[in-house]
Amino acid sequence: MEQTSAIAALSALAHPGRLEAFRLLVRAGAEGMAAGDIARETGALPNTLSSNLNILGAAGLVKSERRGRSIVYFAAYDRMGALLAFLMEDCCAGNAEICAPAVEAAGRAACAQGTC
Amino acid sequence: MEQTSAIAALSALAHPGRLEAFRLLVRAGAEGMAAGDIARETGALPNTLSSNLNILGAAGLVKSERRGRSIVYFAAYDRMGALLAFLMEDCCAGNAEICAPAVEAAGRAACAQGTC
DNA sequence: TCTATATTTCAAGTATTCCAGAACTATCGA
DNA sequence: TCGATAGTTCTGGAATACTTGAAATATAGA
Repeated sequence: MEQTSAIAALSALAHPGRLEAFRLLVRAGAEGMAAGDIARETGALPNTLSSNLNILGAAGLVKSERRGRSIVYFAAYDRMGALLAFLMEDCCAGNAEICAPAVEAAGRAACAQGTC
Repeated sequence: MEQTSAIAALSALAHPGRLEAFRLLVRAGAEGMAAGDIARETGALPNTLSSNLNILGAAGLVKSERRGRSIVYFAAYDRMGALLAFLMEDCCAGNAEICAPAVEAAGRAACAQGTC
């Protein structure tokens, strides 16, 4: 991932409503979540949410698919993984101590879901 | 790390000049880097850089210390580690596949510096 | 076809960010 | 003390982001 994409992803996530929506989508997993459900869950107005989902989409962090009347959104795992990798490569390059807590967190998360 | 601090850190990094400055500081390690050197290296005007370093500082990502006429800046490893941990915990919670590339990147970085 | 539902797009106003110039502060050395 | 060096703070204007109301689009079902 190049700097430009990383910055787009970082600034997409640097917003309370968008970060919350993205988190919901990550937790929703492969089933995704309809725009309306996200709006209900986060308390955002539908048009505000729509524009924020658009920004997340432009940054490559979410994908979407129409299903009947709803449009279902999904977190783009590959892109989020790439962003994290960018930050780790970039920032851990000289200093393993930055990575350590992150790797531990990843380990804990893996344990929480039983894959460790 | 709570959402508010994470968002401050994310938006501090979501800027080409600031991301570049922060990278320099991470690579500079414990010796840090004087503001003027950062400005020279990145081509930023001193006042612009100063305000950007201020933003990074407010987000907790850099610290500083006067040394003679210079002010030397350091990357705050603990904070960057906490940010990465926040993103990993948050986003890997349901999905190990997001973490995998990041952990690999951490591994590669560790190898690159000979600590693996 | 008509109506209701789900969501997006458009437009406009406010707020915030970003940058560059100018002025200010702190430190060092002569 | 004076001048030079290193950075910061202040200021204003341009650009960008954010939110909301209103209108438009797409789909499903009667």
